[in-house]
Amino acid sequence: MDLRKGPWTVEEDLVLMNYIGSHGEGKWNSLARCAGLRRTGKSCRLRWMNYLRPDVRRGNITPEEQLLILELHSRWGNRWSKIAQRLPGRTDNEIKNYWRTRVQKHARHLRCDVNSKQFKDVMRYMWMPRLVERIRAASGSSATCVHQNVAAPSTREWPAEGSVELGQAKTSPDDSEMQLSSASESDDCFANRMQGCENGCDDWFQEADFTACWPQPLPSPGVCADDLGSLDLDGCGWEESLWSIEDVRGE
DNA sequence: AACGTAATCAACCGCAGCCGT
DNA sequence: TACGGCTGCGGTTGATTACGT
Repeated sequence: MDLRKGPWTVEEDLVLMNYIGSHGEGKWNSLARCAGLRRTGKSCRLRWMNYLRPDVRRGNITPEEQLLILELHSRWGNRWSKIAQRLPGRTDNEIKNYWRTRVQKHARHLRCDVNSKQFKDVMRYMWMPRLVERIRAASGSSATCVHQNVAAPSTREWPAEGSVELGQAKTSPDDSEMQLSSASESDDCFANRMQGCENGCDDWFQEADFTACWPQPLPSPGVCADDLGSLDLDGCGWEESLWSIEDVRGE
């Protein structure tokens, strides 16, 4: 049987949904055969998981979700499926796409490797506090619990096995994770730093936001790591509390 | 309006791990 | 133990859409 590739048609979607509705998911190869779909089992699974599943959330990634993605990626790296488990309704594919299109784009603009410590610091000490402010502004003080776990850390904690949840950003020690701790004076510093970076745009990730806040001229391509090593956030006291992923990761 | 470029996202591919035989 | 099939994951591609000139 010749297998179909490419975009799914409405008819194929209906066949797949109806079949799973009456037989359940799993055993994707036989499912594809029995349902009469000229698709591979992998293709059926992907279509279901990323698009047809009833609990798939569609629409823009919210600031809360953005915050969580940044946070979880800082711990787990490109473990998309694992990250997706913490964002109900979001798929690993969606998160992966988000990361590649939004986050990596800005790393490129900063001429910085997305995995470099410098870039992670920018995320943690600039973007994430800014996101927290946005969340807080949108929901009054209800984002405090998120805020407390994203602000520049002054202590490290290792809570009991748990998980990061939206609105309750606990972390767990599995995977040699770190704990982001309570808000500190560094956060105020960032709040100040972020002043003047407002552009009124919904997209917190607007390039102007952080390039304007970048404390030094951007380095030339190819010299990212070394040059950014001299990054100076002038007098915020952030260096004392600088949290290093490498410090606490056993990975 | 037409064209080129950038951004987005659905889907495919290769690989690794698991499990049954 | 070796093998094969299945599943899930992460990386990549390509089509479509949005945007700028």
